[in-house]
Amino acid sequence: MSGTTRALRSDAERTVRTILEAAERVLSRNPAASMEQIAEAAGVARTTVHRRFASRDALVEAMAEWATRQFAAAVDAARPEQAPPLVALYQVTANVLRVKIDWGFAMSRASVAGVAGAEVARVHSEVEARCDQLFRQARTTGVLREDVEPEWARRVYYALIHEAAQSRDGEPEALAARLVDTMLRGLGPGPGLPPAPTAPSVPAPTPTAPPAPDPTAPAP
Amino acid sequence: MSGTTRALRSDAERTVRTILEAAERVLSRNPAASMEQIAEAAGVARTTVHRRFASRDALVEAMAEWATRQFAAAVDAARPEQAPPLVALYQVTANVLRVKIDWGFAMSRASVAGVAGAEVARVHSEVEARCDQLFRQARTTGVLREDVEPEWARRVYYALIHEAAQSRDGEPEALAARLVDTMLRGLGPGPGLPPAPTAPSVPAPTPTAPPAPDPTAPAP
DNA sequence: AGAACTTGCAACACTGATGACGCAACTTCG
DNA sequence: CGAAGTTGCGTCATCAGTGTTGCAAGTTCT
Repeated sequence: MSGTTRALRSDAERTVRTILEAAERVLSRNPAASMEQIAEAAGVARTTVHRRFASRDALVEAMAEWATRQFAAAVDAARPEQAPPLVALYQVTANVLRVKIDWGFAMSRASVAGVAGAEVARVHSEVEARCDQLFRQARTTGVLREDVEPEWARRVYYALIHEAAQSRDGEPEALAARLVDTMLRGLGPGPGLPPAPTAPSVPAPTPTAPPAPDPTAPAP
Repeated sequence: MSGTTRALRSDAERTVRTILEAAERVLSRNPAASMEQIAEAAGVARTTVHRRFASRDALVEAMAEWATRQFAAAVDAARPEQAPPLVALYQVTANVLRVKIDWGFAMSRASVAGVAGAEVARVHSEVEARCDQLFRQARTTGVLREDVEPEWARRVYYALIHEAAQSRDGEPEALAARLVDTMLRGLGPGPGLPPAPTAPSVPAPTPTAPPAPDPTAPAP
């Protein structure tokens, strides 16, 4: 890519960082925001943004790359393969939340196929693999049930992380605790009450979907 | 709004419907798609789209309204307040999934504050209220634990619905069953193994967040 | 069949966003 | 201090998407 560009001067570096942060702030509220708005939020002229990032896409790419690096670092720092699964799960969650709270937009862009650059995609799929690995180990350790598809487990995990990051009510550690607790124990009561039937003995859930309403009806 | 417009002719009505469906298909893949692309997907001239929908926003609004009507119908058809909470939960989930699978984009737009029209917003917050009511009842019935914040419970529920709709692997009933099961029991083992500690006895989860990487680094 | 309606096509106007320049003033760094 | 680098500002060029209009050809409905 931008292979051999001489290192930026310190002030320019600061500007780049400021722009990235502003872009995250603005785009997470309105993904269709203009460069102008981003520049304004960064306290910088619009032309400066264009000077640092060749195009809008380049900016988003840079955000994704920046966020991805933090993401990878967050996972690494938790050393998921060194600790027992349950602990690892908790640590990784807390660390990732810390990043995702501040870089939600950039990270979501990074995981959308086709938008991400090769490096970004690589890191994400690598983390995904480590996640699966962690889940497999959690399974053999008995932390995770054996009858759940890994695919679904990861989906649920990612979804909960997304939600927890959105909510922002509390410290990452607290959010992580609640998240892991919810994921493993669910929201139902522990042992003692009738567990939710997997295939509920309900009168074959009537395909209760009503006849399609009329799209042109003037709304009752 | 468009108060007194004479009913459309049958072919026009069909066109409107076709456009709405095409728009959902296209926009769910690429929210920034142009009217042109939507028209093409609908097998219709671009001008026709503009004839039926005054502006892009109007089109999205119409999609939201259309989806919202199906959404409300789906909830109603499940009669959540007539059945025992667990059954109701399952029924509602299955019905809503059926709609959300086909109208994911429109529904997500509908729940974004500010974008939705008054009627759409009203219906959604009404459904939200019924959801909370259902959860409250589930709580007193012992289907839901008492120590979870209702806010978090609803967030988790919505997030799981979103994921289940995304995955699309299976019939709505099967997805609903898995979803409800996951939400209530979690992914951890049932009674028998050490339940996940709410506050894990871990060496105070080191703020393992590493030093911020250099955004301008040429990527190792 | 005939009136009323709908659609495709082609053309046009308009707007907002994007991206590129050059220059003067300022900051960093050796 | 002085060279090199950086930023703000004004300016210009371009372009894609949006939204309109008029008309001929086709469809629906009575």
